[in-house]
Amino acid sequence: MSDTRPYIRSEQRQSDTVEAVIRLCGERDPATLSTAAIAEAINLSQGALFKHFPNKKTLWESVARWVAQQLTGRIAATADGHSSPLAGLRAMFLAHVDFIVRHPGAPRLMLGELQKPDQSAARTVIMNAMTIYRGRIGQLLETAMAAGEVRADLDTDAAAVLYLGAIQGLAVQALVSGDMATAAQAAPRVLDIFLAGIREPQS
Amino acid sequence: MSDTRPYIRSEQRQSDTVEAVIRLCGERDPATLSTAAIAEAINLSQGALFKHFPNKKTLWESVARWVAQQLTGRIAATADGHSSPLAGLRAMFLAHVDFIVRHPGAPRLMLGELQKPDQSAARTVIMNAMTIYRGRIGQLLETAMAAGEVRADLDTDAAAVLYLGAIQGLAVQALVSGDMATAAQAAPRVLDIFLAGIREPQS
DNA sequence: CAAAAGAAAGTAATTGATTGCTTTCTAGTG
DNA sequence: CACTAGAAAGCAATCAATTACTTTCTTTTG
Repeated sequence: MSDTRPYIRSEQRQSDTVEAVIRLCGERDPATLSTAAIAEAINLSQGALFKHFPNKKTLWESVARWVAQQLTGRIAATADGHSSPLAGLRAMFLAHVDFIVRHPGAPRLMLGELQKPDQSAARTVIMNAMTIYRGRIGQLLETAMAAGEVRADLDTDAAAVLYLGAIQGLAVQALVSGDMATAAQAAPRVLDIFLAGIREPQS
Repeated sequence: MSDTRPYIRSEQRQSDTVEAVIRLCGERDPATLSTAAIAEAINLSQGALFKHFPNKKTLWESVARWVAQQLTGRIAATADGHSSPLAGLRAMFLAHVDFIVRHPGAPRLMLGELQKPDQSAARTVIMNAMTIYRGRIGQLLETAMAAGEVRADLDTDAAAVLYLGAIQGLAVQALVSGDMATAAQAAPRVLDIFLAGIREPQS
């Protein structure tokens, strides 16, 4: 059979591993993911995995870095190029939910990492990404306030918490039901309530 | 020393264990909690723990049951006896956050359990509690709508998701910063934005 | 009402399974 | 030929659970 395809470049193996871990996190508890299970997912022996990662902690760090980059990169960038800051905030919200729907393992991975109280590398990566992401939200809210799109007396910090909470609420809700489709369908409706909470109540 | 207190009733040991696990979950990852660590926390040998619990899974089920009871019992009850349904919703929110602040292990435990995709007993207990709790929120929103306290066109299901998300957002935020005090301080401010999002926008 | 009997609660040691990681050796690749 | 990628086996550590046995509390009975 030609399906035996050994001797794949280490770089490729690394990205394949990250992709596999994200996928596996969508199916089972990240905390119970063994190196054997990860290796099996990419058709590799358990020991050979350590030819591409010095240890498991570094592997997780790579995975965390991928998630962090999606968050602070592609997703945060969807806020750009809109007619108004609030429209950007809306687009970013929906892009974030869309990302979660297509990668259910991502939020599970993040929640799992945040459980660890020690200052592991992967946890730091996730935390930094969240800080940057939060900053982006706050920035959008501030400019929206300056543009008169939101209440002048709005507590932007609290609004950022609620914004993130809305996404986390949808993610957890999907985690409970095991159904991602309903979360995606509920997303714009939840977003509308949030926007109603921060908008100028005039007219 | 008289601190040696052997031969304690199994009932007492069980409740002591549940209490200890909740406390330990506030300090470390629930997934890494070994039976040895739990036993040590209540001054017991690892093997003796199985005199009071048939296995670890049942132990977790007991802990989950305690959290579920707090949620659907004491916390949900704080909504009663208020001048208006919205005032009840507000009180319940703050009581919930207060509970999380005093028991940081509770949300971590719940998030940890929800990670497990298999239908474990502990997971079912948590899921049922959340369903009941969600129902209580929906009920309060409906009566508030009937009383004209919230918009008549409000999507109550989406509002319930956002309500829970707000709490989860605060919990995760506290998990990241490691500081519960700031979450408690931010709670009423987040709540105000949520309430602004569902309230009748008149006057 | 004491003493024997038994149930309940405890310890220390051990079990088998699983974990992350290392070692040894083999086989393809540039 | 040197180097990288891989399999296969083995390593020490850790885990939940069980074992064999001891100690304390409770209950029955002569």
